[in-house]
This record gives sequence, C-alpha cells and structure tokens, in this order.
Amino acid sequence: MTLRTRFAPSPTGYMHIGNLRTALYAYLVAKKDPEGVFILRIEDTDQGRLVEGATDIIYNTMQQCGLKHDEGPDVGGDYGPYVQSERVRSGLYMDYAKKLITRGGAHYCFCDQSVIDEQRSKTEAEGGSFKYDDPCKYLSQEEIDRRLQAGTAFVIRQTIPTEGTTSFDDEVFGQITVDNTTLDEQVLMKSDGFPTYNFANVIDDHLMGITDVVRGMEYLSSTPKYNLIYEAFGWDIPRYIHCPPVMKDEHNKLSKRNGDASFQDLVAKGYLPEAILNYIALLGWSPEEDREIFTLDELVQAFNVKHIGTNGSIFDPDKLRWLNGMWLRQMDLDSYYSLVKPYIEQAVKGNFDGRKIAAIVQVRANTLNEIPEMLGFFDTFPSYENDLYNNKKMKTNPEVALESLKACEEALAVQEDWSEEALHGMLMELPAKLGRKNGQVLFPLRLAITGMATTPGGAIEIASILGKDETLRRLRLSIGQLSA
RNA sequence: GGCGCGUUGGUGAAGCGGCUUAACACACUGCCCUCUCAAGGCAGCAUUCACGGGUUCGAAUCCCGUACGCGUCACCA
Repeated sequence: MTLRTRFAPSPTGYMHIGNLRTALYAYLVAKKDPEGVFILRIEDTDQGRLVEGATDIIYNTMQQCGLKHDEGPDVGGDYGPYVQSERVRSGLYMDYAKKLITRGGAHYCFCDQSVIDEQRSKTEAEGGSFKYDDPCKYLSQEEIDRRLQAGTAFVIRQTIPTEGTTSFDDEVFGQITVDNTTLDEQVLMKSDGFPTYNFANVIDDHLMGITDVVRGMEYLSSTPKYNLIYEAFGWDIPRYIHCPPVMKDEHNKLSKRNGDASFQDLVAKGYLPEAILNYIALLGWSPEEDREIFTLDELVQAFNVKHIGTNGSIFDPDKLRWLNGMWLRQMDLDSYYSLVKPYIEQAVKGNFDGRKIAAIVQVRANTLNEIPEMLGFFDTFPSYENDLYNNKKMKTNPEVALESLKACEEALAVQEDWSEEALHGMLMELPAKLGRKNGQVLFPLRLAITGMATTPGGAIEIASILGKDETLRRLRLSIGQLSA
C-alpha cells in the first residue's frame, strides 16, 4: 500500500506558521517514502467562515515553499474532487452517514439545538459535566420514519458505546486510552446537509486512501471518536502523527488573532521561504546529525517522525534571523545579487556598482529588509561631528585623523587604478610611512568618506565603490571640516 | 469541572537505567582576528533535569502522587 498523507487546511485566512509546519511534516512523512504521495485537500464545510482569496494564499504559500502536492484541487488526481464542498454535492457524506446508521455507529437526532444548549449551560452553571443523552437514540424505527416523512429537520449524531474503552497508538505520543463514557455523541451531519469537519475528515481520509494522518495535537482527544467511526465501517485505522503546537510564548499559541507573523508577513519582512521552512522544521523536531541548515530535499532525507517532540515550542525570531542570515551568506554572489538588487536600488540611486555593494552587504544582512537602511550614505554624504574621530580602540582623535587624511588625499589624488585590490595595496603602505597603525589611517578615512560611525564595509571597499571623484570630494570636505 | 497530554538553562533541543561533572544551536558575556560594523575563531553561561516520594547497587531516564501549563468537551475546523 502506498504511503499517502494530506494537508487539509480550511480557507479561512492567512497561512500561519503552525499550519505551515503541519504541512511541512505531512510532506516530509510522504516524501520520506520514494513512492509517497502528498495531497492537498481543501476543507470548506463551514460555509460561513470562508474567506475570499484564502485558497489562493494556500496555493501560493505551498508553491513558494516548494511543498509540491501530488494531488489536489489544482493538479487533479484519482481521488477527487479535493474540495469538500464539491463532494457534498454528490451526496457522498449523507450516503455514508446513512450507512453508518445501519451499522449502529450513528443515529438521527431531531432535538432542537436550543433545548440542548439550555441543558448544557444549566448543567455547567451547576458545575457539572454535561454530556448529552439524546432521547432520539431510543426512538422506534416507525417514529423515525414518520418524522423523516414529515420533513422534520434533523442532524445525524455519532452513537458511542456506553461502556468500554477506546485506545490507539500515536507515533508521537504513544498509546492513548480513553473511557467511551467520556466521549461525546457529536454531530456528524448538520441540518443544512453538510457534514461537520469531524465526519468529512474521516470519510475523506479513508476515501482518499490516507495512510498517515499528520495534524495538530488539538485533535488528540477527538481521535478515539474518529476511530470508532472507522471501526463501525470496518475500515483500517490510519497511522497517527500528532504534532505539538508552535507557541508565541509560554502560554499562547502562535495565531493570527494575536497579530503574530504569518508566512507571508515573514516573507514581506525579508525572510527567505527556504529559511523559514528550515527554521520551522526545527521547531518540534530535531535532526540526528549535529547540524541545522537543511534544504527541503535534505529535510526529506533527515526527517524522522521518532524525533518529533511532545511539548510545544516557542517560536524564536532571533534564531530565525540567524538562520536566514546563514542562508543569505551561503549563496553565491550572482544569485545573491539578483535577489537583493531591488533592495539595494531602493536605497542607492547613484551610479555605483550594485554587485560590489551586494558583496559587502551579504556578510552583514540577516534579512533583506535591513539592507536599504545600511546603504543611505552612498547617495548622500551625511553631516557628522568631528568628535566621531575620537576612538579609543583605534587610537585616533581629530588631530591624528587630520594628519592621516591629508596623507590619504595626497596619495589618492594621484592614484589611477581604483580597483579594490589596487587601493588596498596602496593604502596599506601609508600607515607605515606615517609611523601609524592601520586603524589610525583607515578608520579616519572610512569616517571621512561616509560620515557614519559604522558602515557595512571598510574604507577601502567603500572608497572603491564610491569611485575616485566622489571619494576625493568627500575626503576634501572632511579635511576642510577638520581644519576649521 | 470531566477527560487527554505535557513539564531538561532566557529559547530550540540531545538524552531512552551506568559512557552525563547534561551534547549541539540561538541569545547573552568576554577574548582573538580586524580599517568601523558584521562574518569567523575561542571561551564562559543548567553541579542539575517542575516538586515530593518510591523501585534500583545506580534515575533526567522506570513507577506513584502533587503543582503548574496546554488541549478538548460546538450543527468551528
């Protein structure tokens, strides 16, 4: 039997990090097997919660991440349709629900919802634990037929055995056992003819041949109920892989409601999809090898369900930044340059070599968005205080700086080759000639041509990028400022 | 409240009864490198694994209890 997993999101808004991680794990579990199949199924049985455009966000996110599904609404497959609302129309869920009734796993319920709600709130107010004992369970077949005939509104509820226990093995949490008496007789088919998530999910997982169910651990406590349905139908129960939550902090899950970053927010903030995916893979799962940088393909190789943890993990933006920086730094210059070109151009309009700028920025930027803000000094030479020349570690002060700068000006004025290598060779000789340390010459120079206390790159790199005219112009301005 | 699950440093975590005086990584601190900032290198950072009992020659690792946290008890998914 081929290994099949599915990612089954509801199109209700943005793609959250926790959700994406579930998708990733489902993908990895499938792809770990060379024959494994990864399916995308849209669960839109709650017509009231649909958000326009949400399905596209799902497609786009999956695509940007490289989580390519083998079957799904947009790519087809032999088990379609892959959108639940389309399946509803075929009457499929209702048919299975009726079949379940004949097998004793469910029953019609004609109770008014408000009556149940009233009972519930009353019991709960008294501090008791409410469990609906549906009188409809005891209706005679004639009575049921009579009401159905009369067109009475109904739902179909699951029928739970009144005694015994149900247990199952979860790949992450191990064996779980619960008393059947604690299980709720939940609604399977709503009065509008739509199945509830619980029912549609079980039916579709079975019909689509899902062998491994990967989902959040919030479903752990309802899994026994699902298993009872599988058993009533006589179907094979899938392998379960419940994943612990991704937390915002000790107490709260990461969620859109708290305004926490979604995948697209992170991309907009300058994080690479590859880095985001790499990072979230590490939230709740740990590799056997001692390394942390993984491409998707490498993740497929390294992934192992046995190493998924059981406790929730807090999303750490600092570590994501670091990882993103690692991804950025390991790119070859050509790819890096084409990636960051727009960010550089956003800050630098002047006629400078973008590629060289990319090179000095590559080792310093952890996110794309921080690039423009490091580059402002290229276009405008900012005004600065002479006090900046006082630097203890560099052993410089305005006097030393002025002397060094004059020597630089003299040497640079006659320099023809403005390549970084040439400038390096030439400028590195100056300190010795002046009887100064490197920092006493180059630190003031860098400051003199950038006006910034810190810059991405040193005096030589920046001078080379600025070019002869601009370097000398700024240098002379600075000498003037220092001489005044 | 019932039921289920969880609890190793600020964070992600390794650990599966002796090899642990608890890996590795982020963050933090210090040093080195160095023309600033980064990057890189090195070092430091839990004598202790929520707490209390027990089993054992030996426990972070097994068992029980307590505390705390999370989840779930919808015609939401």
